[in-house]
Amino acid sequence: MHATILHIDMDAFFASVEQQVHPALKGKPVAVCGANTRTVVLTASYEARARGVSTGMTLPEARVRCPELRIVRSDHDRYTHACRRLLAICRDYTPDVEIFSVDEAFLDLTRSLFLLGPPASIARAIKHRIRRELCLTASIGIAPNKLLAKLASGLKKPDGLVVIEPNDIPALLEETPVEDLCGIGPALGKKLAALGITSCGQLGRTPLPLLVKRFGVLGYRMKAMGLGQDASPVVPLEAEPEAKSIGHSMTLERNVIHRDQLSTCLFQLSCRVGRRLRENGLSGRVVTLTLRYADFRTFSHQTRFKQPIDDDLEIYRFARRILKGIRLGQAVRLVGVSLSDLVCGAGQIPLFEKDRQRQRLMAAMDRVNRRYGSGALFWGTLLKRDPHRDLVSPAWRPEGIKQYC
DNA sequence: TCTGGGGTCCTAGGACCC
DNA sequence: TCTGGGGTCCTAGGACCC
Repeated sequence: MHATILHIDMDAFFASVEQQVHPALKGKPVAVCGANTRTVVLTASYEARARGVSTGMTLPEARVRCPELRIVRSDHDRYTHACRRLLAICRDYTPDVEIFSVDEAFLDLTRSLFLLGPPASIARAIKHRIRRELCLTASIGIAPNKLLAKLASGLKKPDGLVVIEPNDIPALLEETPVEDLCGIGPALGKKLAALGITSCGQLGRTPLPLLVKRFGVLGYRMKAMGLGQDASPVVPLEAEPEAKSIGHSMTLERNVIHRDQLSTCLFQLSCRVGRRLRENGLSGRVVTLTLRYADFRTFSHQTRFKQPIDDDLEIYRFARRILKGIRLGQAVRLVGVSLSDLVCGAGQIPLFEKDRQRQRLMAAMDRVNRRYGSGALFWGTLLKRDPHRDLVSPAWRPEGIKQYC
């Protein structure tokens, strides 16, 4: 017996949520963007897509394509709230629910079928509830594995329902471009095209040794993908592995030439990272600083230390030390700070009373921010910061989604 | 007023040790 | 007085996802 996997993909999620909250936007071309002036389109409503607006487009370009475009700032809380409600609906059908991103979920129905009936009727029931309870539409794909379920949900957007039966698989793959598969992006698509491989059918027939020679271990996975095979399990939230890294980055309002101009920004990023570490009871042993130049070349430098840290000022100190060692080649447009090699538990207990005091202070600040909202309390140094900064939270994937469940 | 921000995994090269 | 090879760790970069 094969598995039955269902994939839910919310239609134009951010834009649809905004249209639902602001009825005046219904039926209008809407683009949801970040708060920064250098933002891009995060999600376009179907009305906007029909006029050529798409994800990743800059605002000026989107406006040229669609002068009547309504631009809305993304509202992180709204989307994570909707995501939590979606999760609750899914869990009425199976405990095996994987939140793949803020607007996508996999359900393993294999064990639920004998209770709930045929998969297509389960899918219709879920769509009905999403429409009734969230006033949103979703596209659903059902297939014997995650790879094909995700492919299926994308075949009839919006508001679609596609079931791939095992017998349909070969014919479907024959006409599916390789880049439609989750895992094959533009770069791999181009490399495959250079080998004369453009459809999944062709990929499935390509000899394994050739793929392994060209792509290494990825070749095994690609061969399986071409055959429509995928053994990866649906991983429920409670079984999700611990995070490997926690980081933040920001594109500056204007490019910066001098190192010193990056300090405030670096400190702010360090504080956000530190706070999330402490919220999750983690500390880390590697600090990575990422810079992106005006010409979009991006590079990173990291430093490792013996004792894990979770302290804003220590993270900042290490990040600054890395920055100090870099000779800036040109103006910088993006800065990022991230901590990895994470371990459970707080950082070390400081040796000096002054540092212990700071630790207590930070714990108190965390409590205030938890109670009154992020940004309620921050280090005085950040008073100089750009006032817009704390408003920026256009995260694709809701940070710390686990905390909501 | 060109090009966001959050992650994961894999690879390749060099250092270092035995 | 020419030169080995395996294993592991570290670092940087690139590909992918949303």
